[in-house]
Amino acid sequence: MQKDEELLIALRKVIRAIDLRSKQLKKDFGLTGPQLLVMQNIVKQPGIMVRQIADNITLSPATVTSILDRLEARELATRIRSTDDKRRVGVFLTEQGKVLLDDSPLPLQEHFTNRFHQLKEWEQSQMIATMQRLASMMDAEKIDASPVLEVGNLADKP
Amino acid sequence: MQKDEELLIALRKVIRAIDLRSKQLKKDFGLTGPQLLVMQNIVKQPGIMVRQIADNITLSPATVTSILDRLEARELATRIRSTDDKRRVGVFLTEQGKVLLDDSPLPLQEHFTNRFHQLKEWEQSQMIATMQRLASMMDAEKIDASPVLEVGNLADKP
DNA sequence: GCAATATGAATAGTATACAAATTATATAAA
DNA sequence: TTTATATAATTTGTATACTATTCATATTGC
Repeated sequence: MQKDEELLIALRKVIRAIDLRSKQLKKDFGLTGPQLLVMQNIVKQPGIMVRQIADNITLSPATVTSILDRLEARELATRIRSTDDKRRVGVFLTEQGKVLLDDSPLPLQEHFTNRFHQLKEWEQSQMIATMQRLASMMDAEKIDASPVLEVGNLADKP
Repeated sequence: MQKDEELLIALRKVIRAIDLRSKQLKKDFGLTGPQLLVMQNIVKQPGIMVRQIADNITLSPATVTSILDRLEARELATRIRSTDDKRRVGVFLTEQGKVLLDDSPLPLQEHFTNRFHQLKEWEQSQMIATMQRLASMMDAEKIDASPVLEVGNLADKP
């Protein structure tokens, strides 16, 4: 098997594990992983804007909007439009939301975090560094948005 | 910031990059990443069963079913129920499907694969090993399904 | 042989997640 | 001032992705 295929498979497993964890959270506790992340962001900075949340957890604003819809429907969060600049929407937790968040588990499986913390300091750092490197390698396409010559381009020139 | 938080954020970036790549694939080429993976699996083993595809790419059979629905609707793949055991469904590519797959790009951004291949051999291996380790650390919950004593348990004993 | 169980795939229902388009508002430019 | 552009959030439409359930078919036990 090719190396990049191996990498892709390992990545898919990790993604799946995170997703399964999210489903389990929902079952045991009533909030999915992304919902939990959003709420944690709100509590850290009450009145935070939608865009800011999206940036913080690497999601699009559209996705955050739909997550907030659900949180608001369950009265765990509220949206208050700014009177100063009416485009802006500040997000807050309700009392209920704060209570629920108080005994919230970790977004990642506790087993995992335990294991992770059992690793030696340098191993943890190295794991993070590898992930960050991977992320930046994958992200790079957006920065150097392929100013690559197509095969035909040269021939087209006079 | 805590280390596991850092890790989670890096992970989310990678997940997002993969998802964005999938969307771009769809736009440029007409197939999403998962659809491409499914088709690659079919061409490698014509008549493959749904379950097998799901296992190969780490998805649930339900998800593969819905991907196949789309591929079949576009006449890129066909399902043929086995006459021997009528529960089984074999999956094949149509001629159209084969043609399309022939000039299919890589599931991961070519930029990324180029960069990846530019890494030294040991760096590639090390990156894969780290991902696999992460995957197994996350997956572990399923195996050793928390036979952990709760705080209360000991006190409960006579 | 026939009931109980197991297996393979499909269906129903929910939640992410995105791009593209839309709405509303604010700021800059003419 | 009015037009153009930019920004913030939402809406629309599509595609994953899961669990739980259901349907059809096989296999096993009695």
